[in-house]
Amino acid sequence: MKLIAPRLPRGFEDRAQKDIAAITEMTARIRQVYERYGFDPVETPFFEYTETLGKFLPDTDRPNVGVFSLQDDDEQWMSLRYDLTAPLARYFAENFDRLPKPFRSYRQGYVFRNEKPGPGRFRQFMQFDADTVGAPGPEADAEMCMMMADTMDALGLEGQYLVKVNNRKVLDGVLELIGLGAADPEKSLTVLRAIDKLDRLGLEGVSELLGAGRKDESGDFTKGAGLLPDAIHRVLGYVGLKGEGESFFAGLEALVEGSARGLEGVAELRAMAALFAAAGYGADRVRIDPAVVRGLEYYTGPVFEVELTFRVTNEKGQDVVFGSVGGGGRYDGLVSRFRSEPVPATGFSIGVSRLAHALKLTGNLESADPVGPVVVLVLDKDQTARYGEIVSRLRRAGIRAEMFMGQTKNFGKQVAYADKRNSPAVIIEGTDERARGIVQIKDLIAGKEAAKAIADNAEWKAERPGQFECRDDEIIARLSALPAIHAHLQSQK
RNA sequence: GCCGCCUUAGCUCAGUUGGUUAGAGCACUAGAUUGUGGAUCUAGGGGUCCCCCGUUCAAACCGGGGAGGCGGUACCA
Repeated sequence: MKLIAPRLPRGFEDRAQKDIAAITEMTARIRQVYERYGFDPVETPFFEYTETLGKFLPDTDRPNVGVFSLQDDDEQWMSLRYDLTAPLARYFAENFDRLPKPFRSYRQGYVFRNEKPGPGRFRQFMQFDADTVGAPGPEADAEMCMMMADTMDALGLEGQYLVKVNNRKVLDGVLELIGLGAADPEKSLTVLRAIDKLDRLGLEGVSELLGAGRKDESGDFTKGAGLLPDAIHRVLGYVGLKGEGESFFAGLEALVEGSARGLEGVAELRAMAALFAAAGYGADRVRIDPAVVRGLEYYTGPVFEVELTFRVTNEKGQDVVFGSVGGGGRYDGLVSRFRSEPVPATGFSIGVSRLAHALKLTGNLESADPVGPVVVLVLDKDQTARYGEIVSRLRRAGIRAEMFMGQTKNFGKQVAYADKRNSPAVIIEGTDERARGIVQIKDLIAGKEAAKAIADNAEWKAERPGQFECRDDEIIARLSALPAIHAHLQSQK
């Protein structure tokens, strides 16, 4: 029979105990922040009808290649969700009559994208979103930005991130003034993409992309937008605008003077900035940045993203381009696919998997090995009922415990198993002990410590470091007194 | 999609101008010790040298094609 190579599909990850513990811890902290802000949980399924996600290819009845899709038994196209926003829009529209408006909710879960994976980019990854549906004002947008900042703080990243805020209307205004926008959607997209790359390419790179095009280090040539020098100059002036306060906004206004939409965007940014300042969120945490574009489709007003300000290096020591770990914005049009009345909405998403990947690479996600169960050794195969009784007693007392169930009768192998599980202790009851009404408790942690002084194996065995005996009715009390078990019992309360 | 680097044991990697039976460290298994983890010592298992085609008396090594991995770039709801 031909064996099958066990292999993980690319872009997917297995998660073992430590990874799961880290993700659990991260999501608990995120959840705490969102709940403090007054958001409630909602969960939707992995699958939606493809039309719900709006991901059919234009002019065909096939779903977009970027989504994992299948047809169910009545030939309807279904897709794995590729974000948590489209499902929320469906949920809100479907339950419109009974939901409070504004509707403030959060959701956490895996999403799927059928794309080429990269560093920190997976085909299945976790997002943690919060959205406010039915609140039109900049207060809701500003709240999202501040909550993002608080979330990063809660994850222990104070001073190591920046929430950057912009407004699509301002971008639209700039495009309008160089004669693009609705007049030439294709070229407008190219310009927006170029702006989005300011971080990586700097002003010169962006300038090339706005003009003829750019050849990058890897030898790939990207065709530019073909703007005239005058227009390039104007866009660069906009993109390079920095600072804060009145002079900054006045500068922005001057740049979009003549575009009503642009000015509206600046006014919204002003309002948000005032809210940040009043709430005590300085430019070291939340900052207006004209180069923020975010995805190209559904955002209609404020957009924001959070990025890490420290360097990330992978296992091979290569510097890795990491990009943002979260983002969002206002999407007033998304619910209107389901309902005719206008429904304003704003929200953001934290890329939990991406963030976890970055933190893992930088060593910020390290945690101690979790403490394993107490292992009751099986010395006499005909006494498993007796050993099982001890295990049950430990479990009732809240102590993680198990009977050894492997194939070996070898005593040493059983202890080695417990050691590998990082068990705090094993319980030993052989014929002698049973006759005397006692058991041996071997404290593996203390034993490990004591063993450092012993080099000789014979001595090590004779010494039995960490081992003591106790009466059967003292087992719980003696085990509970061991530091590792004591700590675990405390944490359960 | 495009560009670069990479692919030999479970992992990290050596491998002489192309020359017999392809190696090391770690890990794993067993024994020294049939009732005691670690350390030490001894032994052992484990390989389609990524795949296919070609050159050659002879290919892990040379040539061509392909696949996979990593990174960059493009795209990204």
